[in-house]
Amino acid sequence: MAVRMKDIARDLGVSTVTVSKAIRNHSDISPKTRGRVLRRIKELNYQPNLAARTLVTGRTYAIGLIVPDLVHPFFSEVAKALARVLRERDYGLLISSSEEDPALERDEIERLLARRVDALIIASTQRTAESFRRIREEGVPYVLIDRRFDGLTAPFVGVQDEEVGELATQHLIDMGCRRIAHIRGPEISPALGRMAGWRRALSRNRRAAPPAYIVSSRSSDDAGDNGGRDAMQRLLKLKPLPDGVFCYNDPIAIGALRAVLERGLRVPEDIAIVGCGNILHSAFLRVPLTSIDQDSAGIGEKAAEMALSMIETKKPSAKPKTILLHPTLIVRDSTRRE
Amino acid sequence: MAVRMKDIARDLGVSTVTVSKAIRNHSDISPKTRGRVLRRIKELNYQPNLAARTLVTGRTYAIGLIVPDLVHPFFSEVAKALARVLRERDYGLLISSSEEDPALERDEIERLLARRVDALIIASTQRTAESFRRIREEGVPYVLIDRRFDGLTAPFVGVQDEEVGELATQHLIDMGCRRIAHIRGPEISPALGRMAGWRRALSRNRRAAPPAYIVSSRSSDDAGDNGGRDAMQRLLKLKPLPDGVFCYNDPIAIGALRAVLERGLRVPEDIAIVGCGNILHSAFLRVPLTSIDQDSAGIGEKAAEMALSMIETKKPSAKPKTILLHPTLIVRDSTRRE
DNA sequence: TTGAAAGCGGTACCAA
DNA sequence: TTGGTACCGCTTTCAA
Repeated sequence: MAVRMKDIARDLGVSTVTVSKAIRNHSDISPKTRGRVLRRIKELNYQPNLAARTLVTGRTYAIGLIVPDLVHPFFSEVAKALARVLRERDYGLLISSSEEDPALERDEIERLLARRVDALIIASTQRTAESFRRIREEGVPYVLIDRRFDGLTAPFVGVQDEEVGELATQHLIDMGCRRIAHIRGPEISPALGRMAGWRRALSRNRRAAPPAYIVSSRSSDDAGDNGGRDAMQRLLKLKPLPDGVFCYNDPIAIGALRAVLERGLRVPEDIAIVGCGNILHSAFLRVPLTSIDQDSAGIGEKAAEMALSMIETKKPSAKPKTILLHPTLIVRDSTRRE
Repeated sequence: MAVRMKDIARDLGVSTVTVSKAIRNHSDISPKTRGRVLRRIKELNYQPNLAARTLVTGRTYAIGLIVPDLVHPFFSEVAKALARVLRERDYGLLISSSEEDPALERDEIERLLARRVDALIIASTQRTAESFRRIREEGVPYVLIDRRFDGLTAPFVGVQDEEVGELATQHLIDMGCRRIAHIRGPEISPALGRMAGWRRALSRNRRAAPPAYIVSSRSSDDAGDNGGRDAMQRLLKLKPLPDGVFCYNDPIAIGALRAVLERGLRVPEDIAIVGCGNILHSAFLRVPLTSIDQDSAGIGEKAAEMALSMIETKKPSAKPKTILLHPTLIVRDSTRRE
């Protein structure tokens, strides 16, 4: 059916070993022989059989990616950047979506391990670090992205979460806000980090961070705008009213925005709002939203590079590296005061 | 390193052949033997080596997906649905993004063919049907989605494009619009179909479809809102002004919306607007946008099923099937007149 | 610099 | 119902 090494070897009157070495630039082969081999390969459009190679070398030249939700722009941007880097290095990318379900995520990990991927990259929805033990057991390199876990020293690529909160809060302060509230997210590392950053920016500026100024949004996913609206309505009952709000993410910020407008207040004049994620294009919104960009492409690139280097060096997790990228403030109308 | 069939066989005092057959539910094996084999497999958490199996059977149990842009919600929803179906059938999904670049797309096709995927699913950015010849040459089943080509009878899953245009236009007519314009997309099948639907709905209602009422948006991708704004500004120079506009997609519709509001006109009272794609949540927008839903999840599912059935039946493209799903109108404020 | 032989971990065929 | 044997296409080892 397809062309095999054997065919090339026969055509050229050499052995398959010679062909194999020529393909992989083995120093054994004379330039002349290599040239003949490569030419014939081109002519026949020969493609080595990966399965056969995998069987011998144990490497699949494929990396697995597991994300909570492929439709979320953050994760699809990560996936896109990842795919780009892997393409350059001739690796394949197997993607699966855990649908924010920890059990399904464990399933997918097993599946990808069964496929013998060379490395795994995971944006985990787990509550505990348990499932990563399995991966380590199999000796497969893995990189966590976006969310990390207490007590698990694993290779990680993400953004400086505290800096996110500081950047947003400092910006509100710079815009003249005096009472800055926070609508926080769930009990996962990015949410906790951002909240800590909010607190730090306030204390550095000798501002109060009263407990009443922190409210939780009951949902932070796609339906987060409802959660954000509820949360903002609770903030709107406080006296004195906050005049600036840092929201855990953009959907929540949108909900908050809606609540403020419904109450007859103005954004940003009465209350300024900052989101996070930078996922919503300004032209689409009633009030274009100031947000914090998390450099999702950068996260994808770094994660890919880290995974590849772990594969190459074969050093499992001697000293797990952590890469934290810096977030960027994107100023739009929701905070722009003269 | 990992457990092999040989280990199971030795433990149980049977041959590897027996184990192999037991795993695959071959009718040869006695229930008792099968039971013993399966139990031992559980105990050792044995996972068959896919590469070895692939080498013999020629099947990789992986399907390749190529999309123009993974970040576009339409394609990520397709990918998500695809992944779900394939997971149930124990297939892997290799994803790559062609970045809307025909040359890159051809590259990716070669890559995935070299990986010997069992089938390919492609939302193509090609101008011609040339590259599909290569796939057919390799005897690999493939399914096109979203965009198709004149003169190429290939398996296809998409939406009834004409129906999209008709649904949108009929809705505008039902809302009392009398002069309905269209902002069209590029020279690809969905854009042409939607335009044809617009024309058909008008003619069925004995309305005029003057050429001046069709304008092109210079971009239809993520930056489509600028293109939509430009196009709408051109429509706003016409006399009489249109009082309804069907836009090729949602980003264009958003741009059109902006142009109308900037001109001091009201939506939907002065001009009603319909988009397509249903990608923008209503709560985010200045005026929530009426749109046509394309059932992206359905497209993903059907494409997966079609690819799987082509793999199973081994019938290449005897009679290429075409599946056209029905679009759905989602009414929101941008057209809601009393 | 080249190649013969062994083997990676399974499956297919056919005989027992 | 079970299993011996050949073989899938490639890489590795070691001898020539």
